[in-house]
Amino acid sequence: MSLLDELNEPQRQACLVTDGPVLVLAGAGSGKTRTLTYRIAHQIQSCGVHPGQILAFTFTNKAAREMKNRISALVGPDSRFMWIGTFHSVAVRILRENIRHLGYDDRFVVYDTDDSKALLKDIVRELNWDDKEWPPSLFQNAISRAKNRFQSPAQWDDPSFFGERVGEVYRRYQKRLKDLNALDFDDLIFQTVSLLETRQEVRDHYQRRFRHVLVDEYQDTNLAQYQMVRHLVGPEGNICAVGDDDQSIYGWRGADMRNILEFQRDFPGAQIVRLEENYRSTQVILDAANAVVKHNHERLGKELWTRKGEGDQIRLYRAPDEESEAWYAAEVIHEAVRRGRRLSDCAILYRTNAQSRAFEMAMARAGITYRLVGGKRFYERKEVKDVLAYLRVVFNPSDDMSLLRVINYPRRGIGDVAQRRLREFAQEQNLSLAEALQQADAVEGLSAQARRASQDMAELLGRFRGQEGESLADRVRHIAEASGIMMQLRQERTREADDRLENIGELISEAKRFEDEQGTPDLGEFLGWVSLVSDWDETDEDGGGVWLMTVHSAKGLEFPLVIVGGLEEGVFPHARSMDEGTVEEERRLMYVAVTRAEEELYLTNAETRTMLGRTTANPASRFIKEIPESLISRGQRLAAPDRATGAASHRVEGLELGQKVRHPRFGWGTIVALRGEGDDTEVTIAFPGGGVRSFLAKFAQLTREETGLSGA
DNA sequence: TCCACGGGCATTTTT
DNA sequence: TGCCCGTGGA
Repeated sequence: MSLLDELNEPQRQACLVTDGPVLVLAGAGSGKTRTLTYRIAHQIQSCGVHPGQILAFTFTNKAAREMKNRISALVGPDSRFMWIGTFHSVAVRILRENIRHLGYDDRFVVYDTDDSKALLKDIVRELNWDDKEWPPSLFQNAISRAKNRFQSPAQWDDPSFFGERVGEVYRRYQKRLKDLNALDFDDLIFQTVSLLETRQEVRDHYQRRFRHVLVDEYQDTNLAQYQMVRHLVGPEGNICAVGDDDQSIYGWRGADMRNILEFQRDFPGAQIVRLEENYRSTQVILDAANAVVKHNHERLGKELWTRKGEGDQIRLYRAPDEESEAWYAAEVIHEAVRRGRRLSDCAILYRTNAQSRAFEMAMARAGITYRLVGGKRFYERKEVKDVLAYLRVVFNPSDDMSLLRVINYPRRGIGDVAQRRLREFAQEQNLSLAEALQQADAVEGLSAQARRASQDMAELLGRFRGQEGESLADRVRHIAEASGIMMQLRQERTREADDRLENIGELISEAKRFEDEQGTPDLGEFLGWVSLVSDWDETDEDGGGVWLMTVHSAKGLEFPLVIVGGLEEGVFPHARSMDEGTVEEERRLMYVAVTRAEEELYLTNAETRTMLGRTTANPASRFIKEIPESLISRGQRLAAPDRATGAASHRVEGLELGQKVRHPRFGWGTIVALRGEGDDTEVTIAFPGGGVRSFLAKFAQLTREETGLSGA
């Protein structure tokens, strides 16, 4: 009858404690999101809480969207009054309304890591330091860490040689950001905290408004985020933090486990609820996970269990080298598919991205489609950033960095010298670069050509600015066209340029989608949204194929069959963690890896592995030894692949270069390379779509053109 | 303005 | 070993 009847006892408990602080320790697969959404729905439906009084933080947009959808399914359209978002998006929202108190203009733009690196580089050059010796990334890390600790340039106090220099750059960097009217990711949190700390009326306003604050993935919060939460939680102390100390794997980027470990101290009277019943995995898998993580000392402690039953033993396979390890994975998947699993049920997880190569090759050879998670993100692609840079300048004329990015892209005759003059002029006159362009006539030392080009550019920007009434998608399209970016790419006539054009098209569609969904053509809102969104959030479930990703990327996901590769000392746990004394975090990572599996778990490693050009022999990972023997069975190489598929070696005969063949999945293509003999023949095929793939011929089930028979 | 070469570097990633 | 970035030459 009641919503809460659908929950188990601890889950219900987590929903019923609605006054005062609660910490929900939600083990992997324990129905965390379900509990959170039901808690909110319950408060709205039965406790007289208005949706507008609810503020919920997540770490990713994906999580925010999911939570929103699930709650709106339970409580209906009123859910739109809730604030559910990432720390960063909530911060942007608060700052847009209040940032003037801090001396910024409310049309600020958000700089991503690349933008901020470019700015730092500019500063290092301005100081005439050698940027080999003083790489921008070094400052970027130091500054980010300072901001995460909530340390301003004024509070920076490190008298060491290195520290002094960081302090110098940090001061200049903040000054420049403010002049540019830009905030970097860390600033979003940092400035929000400053605002809430110094402006009591602002703090009171939000505290009165949000009577109930929820934080998901609490173990991943850093100090600045913790302070942001603290300031937003009102005197009633209605905070519900949900997290799992055993899944804290982002310590290296500032996440501070102390936030979760010391929750009861920070929020006196806090109740702790443990969700230990797991709805995902078999008991064998959970026993392994429990056994591993038990070796950690820094934890609150909990033990997962399930009603699902024992399940199969975990398979362990030690390969001679990483190629055989990958090949074993291909065999496992091949065999699983024969048993009826879909490729998308299977995931291969590894510690470092470098390990993906061997797996990719093996999948390609076995003709298994796969999708690689990670890599360059949509909004970080050059062409997308180029168009966005125009948009940013249009929105925020102070954004010199974005203007510098596009001032000569496409080329329009404002060379190095002219740029330098313009910048000097802007600095002397205390103008933005955009204003300097407009006043090019007054700039000394500009060639007639540069002068004209500058005025043209200023005029172009002015025209872009004058299109406020139009739809967002039209504005984006117009800017991409009129800037000459599209033209430039069209002229290149290469595959790559076509891809880039397509990406710009995608950006335009994205603008349209944004306008439709958000109901506003506001450029600032769009830019704010774009800078806080990654496209991994948008990954659609199309295509199918085995998942290849790092354990970090796999957090929050689940798969019926999981293969964890590279379980060797030095790889997983990573050598670096041993030096730095962070093996406990590696162990939590192992815990995350293991608990991704629903039914089948394979652990693999290699006796020797070639890394960074050196072949090393690594002993098996300590994490394997931490799993009780009784849960493990040694993996065997499965039947030789050719027998498994029934393909006979003579079928490979008759392949030749230039021949047209048909692949069951990729269609017709042309053989462009043949390597090896007999069972080992590897055939490389170019497909008209542009893809070039290699397969082991005996696996590939190729059909020849002339006969149409299953040959090859 | 583009390409080619070489040096340096090499966990994990979201916002 | 492979990739990315920056530089320098044509």
